[in-house]
Amino acid sequence: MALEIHNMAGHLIRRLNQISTSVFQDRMKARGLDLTQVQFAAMNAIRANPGIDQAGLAGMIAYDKATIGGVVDRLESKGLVARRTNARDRRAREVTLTSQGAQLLAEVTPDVRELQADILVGLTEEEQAQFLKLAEKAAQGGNMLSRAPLIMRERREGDEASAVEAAKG
Amino acid sequence: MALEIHNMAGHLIRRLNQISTSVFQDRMKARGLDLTQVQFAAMNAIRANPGIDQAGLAGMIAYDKATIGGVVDRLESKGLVARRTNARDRRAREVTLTSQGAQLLAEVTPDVRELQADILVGLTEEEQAQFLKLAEKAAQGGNMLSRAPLIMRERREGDEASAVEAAKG
DNA sequence: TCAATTCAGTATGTATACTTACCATTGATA
DNA sequence: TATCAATGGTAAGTATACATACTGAATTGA
Repeated sequence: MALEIHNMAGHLIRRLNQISTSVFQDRMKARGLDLTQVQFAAMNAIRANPGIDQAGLAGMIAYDKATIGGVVDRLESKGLVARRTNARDRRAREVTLTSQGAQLLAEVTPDVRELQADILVGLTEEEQAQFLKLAEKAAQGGNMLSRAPLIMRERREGDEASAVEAAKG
Repeated sequence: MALEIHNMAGHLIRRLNQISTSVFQDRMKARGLDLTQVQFAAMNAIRANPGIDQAGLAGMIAYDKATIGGVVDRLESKGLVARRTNARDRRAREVTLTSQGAQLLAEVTPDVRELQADILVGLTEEEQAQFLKLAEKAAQGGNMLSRAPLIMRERREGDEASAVEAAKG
C-alpha cells in the first residue's frame, strides 16, 4: 500500500517551509530588497550580539558552521556586515552590522514581524497561536536530533560580545 | 528592539524541517541506505502513478519542475527509476519504478511511516495529532503562496498513467 | 613545556529549491 | 493551415544545508 504523504509530518513541514520562504521572499521583493529569511535571522542575531564569532552565531540560530560562512560572506559582500579577526583568538572572526546593515535591519523588522501571520494564513488566529505553541515545543524537543542544534551559550565574562557591549557603554 | 526569533513561524518551521530531514537521514543510514525524504516522496508518487510525466510528478508532491529533474536524475543513476519518452507527446518523459526501485520502496515504507513520530518526539501523542491537523490545514491554506503549489490533477481519460494502469490489467 | 586534543574557519562536494532563459513540441486560433 | 501561445524539459546560476576533510590556532594535560 502506497503511503499517503499529505498528512505526514515530514512532508507537511517541508511544504510549510516552502510556503514560509516564499512569503518571506515576496515581502522583501515588495520592498525592493533581496534578503533571505536566513540572512535576516543572522543579522538579527548579530545585532543582539555585536562582535559575536561565526561559531556562536551559528549556534544561536541553529545553522551548520559551513552554512554560516556562506551566509556571512554574502552579507559582507552586500555591505551589511563586517568581519574582523579577534585579537585574543586569531581563529575567530568577529561579526558586526555595518551602519547600512543596521539601518536595513531596522527597516525590515516590522515587515518580518507582520509576515509571520501570512505564513499561517490558512489558520484562524487561535489556531495560529496553538500551532506556534506546538511547533516551539516540537522544535525544542527535537533540537538535538538536528545536525545543527540550537546552542544556548552562557555568556562568559569578558567574551567578545560582552566586551564590545561594555566598550559601547 | 530586536525580534525574538525563536517563537516565530518562519524560524520554527525551518528548525522543524532541519529536524525532519535529519531524522529521515539517520533512519535511512541505519538501514545502510542513501535515500532522501524528497527522493522517497518521488518514488512513492511514481509507484502510485506509474508512467507519470515529470510535470505531473512535480505537481503531485509540490516540487519545482527544475528541482524534479535533478531528483529523477539521481534516482535514475541509482537504478531506482526509469525514464522513457512518451510516444504521444515527445516533450514528456514517463517515469516508472524499476523492480529494484519498487523493492527498495517497499522495504523502507514501514520505516518512513514509523519515523514520522520521531520527528515530533517533543510532543505527546495527542499534541502530535493536533500539530498534524493544524499543519495540514496551514499547508492547504498557504498552498498557492508557495512557488511550487500542490496540483491535484484530475486524471484525464487516456492519459499516460491511466494508460499504463490499464495496460497492466 | 611539549604533545595531543579541541576548536574556528575554510574548501570541496552533494542535494534540495528555487529563478530565468531557452528549446522542442504540442495545442489553439485566426 | 500557418502562426502563436502554452507546455515539458533542460541548462545555468544562486542560496540554503549539510558531510567530510583540512589548516591554523588555542587549550589541555602529562
